[in-house]
Amino acid sequence: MYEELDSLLLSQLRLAAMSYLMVVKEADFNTIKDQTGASSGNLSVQINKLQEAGYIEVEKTYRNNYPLTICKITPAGIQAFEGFYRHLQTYFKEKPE
Amino acid sequence: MYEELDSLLLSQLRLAAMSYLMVVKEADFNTIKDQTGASSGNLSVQINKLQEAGYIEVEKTYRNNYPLTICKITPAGIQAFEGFYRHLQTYFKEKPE
DNA sequence: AAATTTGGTTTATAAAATAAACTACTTTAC
DNA sequence: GTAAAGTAGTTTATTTTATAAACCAAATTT
Repeated sequence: MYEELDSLLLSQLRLAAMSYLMVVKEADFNTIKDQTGASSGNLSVQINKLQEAGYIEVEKTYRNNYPLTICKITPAGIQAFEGFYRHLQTYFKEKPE
Repeated sequence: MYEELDSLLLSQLRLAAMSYLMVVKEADFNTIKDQTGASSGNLSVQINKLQEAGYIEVEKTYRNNYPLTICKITPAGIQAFEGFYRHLQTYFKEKPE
């Protein structure tokens, strides 16, 4: 059977953001924006969803007088991402059932 | 960079249906329904979308006096599914750019 | 001091997923 | 033979999302 896919990660932008954070562990808003090619508005919304789900931790500070939003992946986020990958495998292995 | 994902396949039910058809090549409505665990209504809608996209071919016939809807994956569907898989890899290889 | 840039957030709109209701026909039970 | 239940779906309605557009606050540049 096909394993259920975490709908929070079944979204191009959220998946890309999480994929990037899986590697770098933490990054600021605009770096994630550049890496994913997202618009600010879209990224802002999706980051909030990932935070609400506990997949990332968001810290708002300042750097050179400008606001700086730092996102860190959490253990729950890592687990969710890895689970998503595992579940995805069930859709791509040949031979049904 | 993260490759763009075909939004038609970024859907649990459509991906599961396509994944199943990738293996069996063709199947009737209720077999796909059973294999994916979908509701009839949802599957009906999603099958129409896959057909409109040219990813599957739908043939409506009868078997034992009952309507029978047969879905076959098309070359375009196979290509889309394989492309989706390739693009997905870019989200799961370690090391960002 | 007006215009522009930075770093975002909020609101509005369009598209999608899903559930619920419905259609059409067949079979079974009375 | 007709009422009830089952098969095989489709259509419509509702909720949820994704995305774009508009906005905000402060800092910088001209």
